[in-house]
Amino acid sequence: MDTPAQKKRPRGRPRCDASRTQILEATNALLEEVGYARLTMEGIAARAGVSKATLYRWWPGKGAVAMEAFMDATKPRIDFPHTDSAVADVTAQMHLLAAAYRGATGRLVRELIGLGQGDPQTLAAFVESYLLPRRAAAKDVLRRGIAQGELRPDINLELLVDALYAPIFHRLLLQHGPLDDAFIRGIAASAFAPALLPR
Amino acid sequence: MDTPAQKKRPRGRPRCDASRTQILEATNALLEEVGYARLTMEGIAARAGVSKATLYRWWPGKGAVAMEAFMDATKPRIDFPHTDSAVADVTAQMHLLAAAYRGATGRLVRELIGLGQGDPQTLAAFVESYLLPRRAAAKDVLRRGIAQGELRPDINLELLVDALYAPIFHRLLLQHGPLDDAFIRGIAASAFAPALLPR
Amino acid sequence: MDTPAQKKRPRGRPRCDASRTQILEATNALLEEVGYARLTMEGIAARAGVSKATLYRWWPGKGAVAMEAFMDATKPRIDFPHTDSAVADVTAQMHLLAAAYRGATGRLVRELIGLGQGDPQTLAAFVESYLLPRRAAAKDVLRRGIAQGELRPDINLELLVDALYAPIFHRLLLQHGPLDDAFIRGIAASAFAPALLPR
Amino acid sequence: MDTPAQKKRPRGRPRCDASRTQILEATNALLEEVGYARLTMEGIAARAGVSKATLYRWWPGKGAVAMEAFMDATKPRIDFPHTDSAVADVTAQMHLLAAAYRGATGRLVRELIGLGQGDPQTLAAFVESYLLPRRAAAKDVLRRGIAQGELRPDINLELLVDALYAPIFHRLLLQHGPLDDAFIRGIAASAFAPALLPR
DNA sequence: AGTTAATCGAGACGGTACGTCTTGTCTTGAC
DNA sequence: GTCAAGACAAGACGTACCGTCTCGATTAACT
Repeated sequence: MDTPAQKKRPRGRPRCDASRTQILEATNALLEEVGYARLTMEGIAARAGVSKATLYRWWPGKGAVAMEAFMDATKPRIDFPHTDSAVADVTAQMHLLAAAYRGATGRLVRELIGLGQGDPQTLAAFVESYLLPRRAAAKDVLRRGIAQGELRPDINLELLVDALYAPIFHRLLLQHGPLDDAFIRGIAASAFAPALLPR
Repeated sequence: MDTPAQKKRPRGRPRCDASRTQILEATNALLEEVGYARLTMEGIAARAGVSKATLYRWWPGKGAVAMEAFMDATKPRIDFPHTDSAVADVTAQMHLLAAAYRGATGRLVRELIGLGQGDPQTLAAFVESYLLPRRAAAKDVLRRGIAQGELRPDINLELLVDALYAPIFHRLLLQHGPLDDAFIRGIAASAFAPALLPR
Repeated sequence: MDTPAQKKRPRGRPRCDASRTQILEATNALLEEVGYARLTMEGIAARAGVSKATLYRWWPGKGAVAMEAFMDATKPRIDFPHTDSAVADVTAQMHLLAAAYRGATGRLVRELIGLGQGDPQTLAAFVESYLLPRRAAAKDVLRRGIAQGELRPDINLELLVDALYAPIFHRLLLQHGPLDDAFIRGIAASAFAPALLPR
Repeated sequence: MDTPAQKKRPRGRPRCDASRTQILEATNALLEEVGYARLTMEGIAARAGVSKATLYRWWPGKGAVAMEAFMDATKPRIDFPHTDSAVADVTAQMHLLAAAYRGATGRLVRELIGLGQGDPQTLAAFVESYLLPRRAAAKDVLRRGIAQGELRPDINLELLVDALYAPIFHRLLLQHGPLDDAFIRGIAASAFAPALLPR
């Protein structure tokens, strides 16, 4: 029995996978070193030992390369702890997130979101590949909390996730206050307050 | 006897005020037309009938011009209604803000914040001149609510303002959901819930 | 019994002769349309439905392809009339040549010679395949003139051919004057003058 | 009394004349070293310490720069000897010209004419600035020959100049024979033959 | 009234990156 | 062994802005 959806190899020379890897690695290195604002396509090409034509063949501009490079480097880590309290799990993850956002990751996320404000496709890519999977994971944990009788069953999950994470992004992007543990504790407490069931 | 701190008019030709006005108007027009990303200093100079040297004499770069132009156009409007319920007043203003952010103002705010992610001075200017005055006004209204016995006196005002406004900025910047009235009602309800006193 | 020196058919797929024809036709069409300057190997390949590798397998560069295409299209026509006056025959052919050089052929010849100025192989190919055969044909006619007692037997043929044809190329390439019939009559008269025998 | 046609200085920063000089010098040096075919605008800019924008502000392309540089370097030399025989003077200059064309000047002239075959403006510039002045000088000498009774007064000067110089350009450009003294003697003799008056 | 100095417009300049284009090589599977 | 398809490195192309600069012209307060 044949594989029904067998891969139809296209005609010409196949895409050189080493190039892709080298480009994304070079981009990540440069993002680390100089940030997005001073990232250039020429710099990426030179660092990766790749011609500019190859860059432009596969990505429309530096926004797209940066986004894919960031996604490539950030892919595997959506890590919620798993104890018997969903509220504690989400709160712990919020602390981890804030810690990450205080460092190099924070600068990158800020710059990518900033970049997205002038480039709808980049923003869409960021939301699709980064934000929504994390929100989905959070909602899964919260649904567990509902099933366990920890949270009210009639809460609006979407709204609760916004209430929990929006303040973190707000402070990350506006820098009008610290992203410290006290702040996280405060927003977790006030966001969870109307959703908690007495036990 | 002379006034000791009298304004010492400098020697040469005074700054041409018409230029400033024309520059800010041209910048606002261009921001409306092409957005921040495609705004250029050369474009502003040409549109305002002004030389680039004049631009660079008074502003360090296009970020600063854009920010000042935006501030100039947005200056007068911080308008909280004033009824006998502070909660109702803040909620009403949130609806107004969301409405503004669904239009041209929203695009500008998005782009300016985006721009700020790669340019600390611009971000600081935005926070100082735009965000903080609005937060202060909101806190004033909320303090009135405390004084009137509508809100608990032990709430953390800073945190409450974040809880109220962060979700609006979050959806404005990430575009992962609508900024509609239902959303505003939801976040107002959940953010105010733990702060309300029974009457 | 086998033929001892039989043609050893090479192992693989034989050269596709259709390709060669299509390539030369495509090249001629493009030369007609856009001229040599804007002729590209990619354009030829696309038009001929042929891969670039095939082009580079058989020709070293676009100069060579263009030259061969031109030769292919121009091959058969070296046509001197044949009357009983060699002088009249050569003069008539000069008029025909000038007429051709006033049209599309002239543009091609100009561009090919121009191209040859930066590419010795191309120039050599042009001289070998185009110029020398025509000069040889002219010299044959002139030798007939000598044999018939129309021209002096001690003339330097090489020099006479130069005197007859160089002014045509000169005006073709420098465009400092018209290539019209009066001009041809003039140079024929002055070039033949010292070579004619009184009859 | 004022100068009626006083020079109206244009408004902005005046053109930097050092740039022009450096560009032309760099171009001449590069033409000497690598020839026209491998001359690049980027190379000129780098060598002259000038930005590419400046190059493109004043010249439309590398052809124009090369032409102007060549003219700048070749400007002053139109040198006909002046004896009491116009024929001898022209012949002597033809020998000098052939000598120059056997060297570096010849390569440049070949490449510039070649370049002109695909670029009408460049060719026009060459003809106007190089060819025509030299032809005019030759015609002046020939007119002297007529006035002195050395040449027939009814000759067509334009045609005679073509007959004298076309073969030189022909051999320069087609390289089908040597540009040596014997050749020059031959064409001078045959071109002057029908124009000489018996003394 | 003449001097002085800051400001203005215009626009040339060195610099940098852009995104496109062409060249000539290479790789793969089909024939 | 040759073909079509097409990815690849290299590098020049011409354009667009950047931020700086050099002019002459303008405009007031201070001589």
